[in-house]
Amino acid sequence: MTGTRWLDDREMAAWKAYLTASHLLERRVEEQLKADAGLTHAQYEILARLSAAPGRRLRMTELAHGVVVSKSGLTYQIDRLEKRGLVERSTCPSDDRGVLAVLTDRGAECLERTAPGHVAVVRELLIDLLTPGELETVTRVMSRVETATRAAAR
Amino acid sequence: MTGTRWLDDREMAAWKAYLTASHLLERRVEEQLKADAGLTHAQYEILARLSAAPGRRLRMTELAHGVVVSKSGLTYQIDRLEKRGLVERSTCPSDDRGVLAVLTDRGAECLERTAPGHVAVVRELLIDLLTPGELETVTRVMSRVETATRAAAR
DNA sequence: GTGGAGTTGTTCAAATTCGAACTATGTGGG
DNA sequence: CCCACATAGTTCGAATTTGAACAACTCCAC
Repeated sequence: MTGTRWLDDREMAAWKAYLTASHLLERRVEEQLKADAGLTHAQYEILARLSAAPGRRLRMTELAHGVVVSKSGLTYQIDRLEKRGLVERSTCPSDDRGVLAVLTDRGAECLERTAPGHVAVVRELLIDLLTPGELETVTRVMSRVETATRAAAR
Repeated sequence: MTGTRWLDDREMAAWKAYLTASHLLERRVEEQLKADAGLTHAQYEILARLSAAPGRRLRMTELAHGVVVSKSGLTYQIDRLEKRGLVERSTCPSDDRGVLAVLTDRGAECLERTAPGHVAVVRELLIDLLTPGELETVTRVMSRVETATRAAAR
């Protein structure tokens, strides 16, 4: 409590640049997905994760963890996606409490249709701006942040 | 439309790590500010920007631009902060349409009280995890992202 | 000056998010 | 077997965010 270690100029510049850019990027991605496919970024991530999962299905909790959204937030989004026929709910064979979110064929098609535009934006506004070395640094740094944040959340 | 340049493994790893970590970090920052001061991260950023501005005041539009929030979003947050006495609205002398958001003494005190805990989290979950070189890379990269995103938003 | 185009900030409805409370189910110790 | 405790998802209310529509004002060209 004696003294706070404030951010020096370099640190402050890094934090500010990170904050501003991450918000702008998120806004732009959200905007593109909404315009092109009527999807939230969260919804897109859900479809993408399911698509990559074995059997195109994942437990709700696991999915929420992966997408980084609250349990109730995931329930809400799965409701939306189910109403649009992009996802189905299925009971979990090994645990009666559990629910499996399953990607439907329509969901897979929607993802296929939407992915190119999404990837283009991600490239244009992030990936293609980085040298291979910078890309590697970003991966390393952000993995460290993930670890630290998950540890702090216990 | 012929072919999409998909993300290769390295690129995908970078994007995934970035996405996950940035969401987790945002969540944690939000949580800390809410618990310690009853503030949103957006609200904290507003107070911080005003505090650093000459005369502790900024035009609404300028502030919205800096904090990366929509005009209506800023109106809402300034309403909240005004009700708590942390910010005041003042007419702009040079432009009758304009509104100046002004940090009050109470607002400054609130910021002073809140800043140490906030900085601690930012350090713990980001800044202190980076080497000086990584810090510099993050700043450089994210500045580039900001430029690209703002350019794309015209 | 005057008209039209652009800016500024607010209002409004809709969508999304979260945490807390709740229901139902699994699990381990006695 | 049974109870206490932990886990899985949902429901609910509150807060926040956005874009579109709107009213008021500035500014420039004529």
